[in-house]
Amino acid sequence: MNPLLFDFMKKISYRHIGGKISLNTKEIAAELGMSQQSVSRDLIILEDEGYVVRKRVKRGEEVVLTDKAFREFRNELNIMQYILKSSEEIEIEGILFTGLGEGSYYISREGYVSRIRQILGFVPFPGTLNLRVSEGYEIYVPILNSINGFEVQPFEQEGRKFGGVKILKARLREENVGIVIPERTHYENVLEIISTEHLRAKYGLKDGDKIKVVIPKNQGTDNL
Amino acid sequence: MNPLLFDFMKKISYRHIGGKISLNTKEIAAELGMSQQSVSRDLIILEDEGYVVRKRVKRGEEVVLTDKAFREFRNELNIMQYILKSSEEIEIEGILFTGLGEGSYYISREGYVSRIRQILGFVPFPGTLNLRVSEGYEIYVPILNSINGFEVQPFEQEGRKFGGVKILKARLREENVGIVIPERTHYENVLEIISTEHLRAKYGLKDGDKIKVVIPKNQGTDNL
DNA sequence: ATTACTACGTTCCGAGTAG
DNA sequence: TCTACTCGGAACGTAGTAA
Repeated sequence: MNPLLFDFMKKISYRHIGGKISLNTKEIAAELGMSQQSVSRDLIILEDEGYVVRKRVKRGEEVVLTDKAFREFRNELNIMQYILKSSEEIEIEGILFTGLGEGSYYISREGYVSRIRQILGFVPFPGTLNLRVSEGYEIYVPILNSINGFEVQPFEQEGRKFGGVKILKARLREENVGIVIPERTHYENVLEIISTEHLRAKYGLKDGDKIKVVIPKNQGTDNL
Repeated sequence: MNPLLFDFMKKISYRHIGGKISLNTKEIAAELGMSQQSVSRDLIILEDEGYVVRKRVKRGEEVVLTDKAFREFRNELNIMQYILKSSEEIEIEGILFTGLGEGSYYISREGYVSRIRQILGFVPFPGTLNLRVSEGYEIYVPILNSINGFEVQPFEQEGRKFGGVKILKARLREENVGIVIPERTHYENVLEIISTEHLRAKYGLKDGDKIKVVIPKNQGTDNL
């Protein structure tokens, strides 16, 4: 957003009544803490760029902020809200797809089940939801690795070795779910989600559906 | 707010995980669309001003945005929200006080009563609420004059002349009220509020109480 | 490999003043 | 009176390069 406009809206727009601000450049300058000359120049630029419409009147002028100006201002506001929100949680969108079905085998191993129950407070449904991260959200995936989640130690069972994973608490629709992050994976824009119920059935989900998961950056501690 | 910080937060802070951003100046520069040198200089400045804390690591550095940075960012956001809101309505705070009691006489004159009923849809309680505008809100009062409210024409009754006034629709707590603006007043940081009930009784208001009124800038039309 | 100083071109700001 | 042009100085941005 044009910084001129930004300043102008922040410092002047409260005077915007019935669509107009009635002021002269000297007064505006005083309120903005800049010179009359700069205000004059900036108004010309803002007018050129379609952010204000001006009309000369007796002792000054009327300045009208255009819809474009308000639209961009609101957009800027939305971006800032998103940033503040994303300083606390990450939202990732993905497309549901069917994997190789390995998830359901692994997740049923006792070593995982008991630990997941300890972390998430529920026995995982024997099957995972695979999400292929949508375009534009890939940048958030590596960030998941940096979040302090809950470690599941490697273990052996039935003569097989099962690798360590990290579990992140997350929300999907109204469900508390977990995201399984394999230790030292070459991350591939796929999220594997565990839940206590069969979410495909509960929500009527099918391959190709767009799903969003929200992951708090502060995952709490592992001392329950 | 420091524009450097602003840009930095808007473009980089999504990487802020577990309190840290791990990047080198070249990468930051690429994301911000500026040179490595400028990023370096800006980080030094942001550090000096207490907005970031830096720690050199192997292949770059970790940048921590401080609470101060988030606080100012959030503050900026609040200001912007307020501006957007105040482009639609004005909120004025004032202190309740007891006037000379004239209001109750004037407002009971038939010429006013019928017109107020037409405008606000209720018969005014015979008495007004006087609000002395709080410090910091004075700037909004002259603006009220510019709002297209509802005119009450001057009239004569019982051999006396009653001047024209302008009525603005407003809200006070959950009540629809009116604000009486005398024609060509030398405005004095006092708002006179009319309502359908005795608000002092209904809300237990007493002199010295802080009250807020909200006045929409778009008052609608007078054709009901 | 990464940060940051120097030096210099460009942009921005505002006093003077014209219109 | 008010807006806006000119122009000199300050601030900003970055290539080159040192640390």
